[in-house]
Amino acid sequence: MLTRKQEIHITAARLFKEKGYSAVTMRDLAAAVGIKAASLYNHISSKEEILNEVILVIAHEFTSGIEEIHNSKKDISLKLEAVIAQHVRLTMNHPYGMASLNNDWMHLGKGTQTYLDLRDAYEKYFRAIIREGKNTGILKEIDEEVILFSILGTLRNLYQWMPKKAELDKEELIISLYQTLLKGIEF
Amino acid sequence: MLTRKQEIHITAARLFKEKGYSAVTMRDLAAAVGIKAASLYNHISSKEEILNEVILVIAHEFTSGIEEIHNSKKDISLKLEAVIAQHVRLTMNHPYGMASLNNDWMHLGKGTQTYLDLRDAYEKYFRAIIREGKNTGILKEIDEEVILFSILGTLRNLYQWMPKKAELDKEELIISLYQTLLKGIEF
DNA sequence: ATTTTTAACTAACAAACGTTAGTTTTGCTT
DNA sequence: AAGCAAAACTAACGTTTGTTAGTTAAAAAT
Repeated sequence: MLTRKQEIHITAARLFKEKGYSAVTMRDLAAAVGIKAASLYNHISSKEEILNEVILVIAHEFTSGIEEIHNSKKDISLKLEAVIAQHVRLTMNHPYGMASLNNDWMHLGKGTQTYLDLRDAYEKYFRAIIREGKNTGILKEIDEEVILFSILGTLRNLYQWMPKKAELDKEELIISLYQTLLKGIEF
Repeated sequence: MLTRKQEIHITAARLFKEKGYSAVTMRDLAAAVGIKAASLYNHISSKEEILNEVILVIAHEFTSGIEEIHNSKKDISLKLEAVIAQHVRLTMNHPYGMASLNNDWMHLGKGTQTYLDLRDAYEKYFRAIIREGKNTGILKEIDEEVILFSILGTLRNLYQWMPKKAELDKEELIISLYQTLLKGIEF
């Protein structure tokens, strides 16, 4: 069962995805939940707090997840597959919040630095995996930043098109993405 | 030399990238230009009109560009390279506007449908190129949508990291992206 | 059954919003 | 130097914003 607070968070995330954080008013959110704007404050303490919960919960999952992958004993290909798989899984679990994570983090206020630290840490782990792959001769000698942001660019946009392809199986998608991103699309 | 109107458009695009369209006030924009908010209206007729100019100019360039590539007689690999090159070029020419194009199109008002039509047309041409590549045996048999949004995801995020890597040469970047997206990163 | 707590409500606030009206200054043309 | 158009200004407008205060109804605990 969903508490009212959770319902507010989920509804807010959905509206934030549709119009962006700044364009969603507390009256919009209240109407979507079925109550008056002032009643929201029996459950939350500010609009900004909602955004903080929506974004930072996901950001923590991402960073602690890739840290674990980085520290594991898998070989590089499996680590990269695990990163892709985590991205697909988290995008399925947070279909709305991913939009805020990508586009509205600058409105976190006090929490902005926390988000940026988590994002930097995530990218640091990702770079380390790529470097390990190049050092062990598994990955090609392509510019590290190009590799990083090619993969990350694709993964960070998943939330925009994954929901539209509901028939696509999760495991199939992971394999397709792995093939595409690691092995390329050209024969 | 830059007209005041152009200066307003460019400054607006920069602010829109930093905080999003809805969070930028006409007073913010005016201050960044060095005048008072009311004075903006000697040059533009509304906030929404600014967004329309910023976004639709770029959207038209993208769609007419890929249409030309699609209709050309190049073979598929060169067509895909041309699509990548166009994306890099337009991102360099519109370093700020690309953010609005990706994140703020839903605030275009009357112009929203025009944008969506242009975007749909763009993706249609892209799908046609991919299909042609698979039919001629040049591209692997990977799900069309995965190929489309893998490449597009990477390209649509260029604006976020390209400006930070100013030392990266444009032609080098195009080659790196082509290698990464078409041939993969794994040996 | 009575008290206490939870969660809804109405009403209103002060601040900020996009925009308009009317006026003054600037800078070019004659 | 005079006249004019372009572009700045001040002041204010009606709305909308996030949020608070105070009240009431329902639900839970005693």
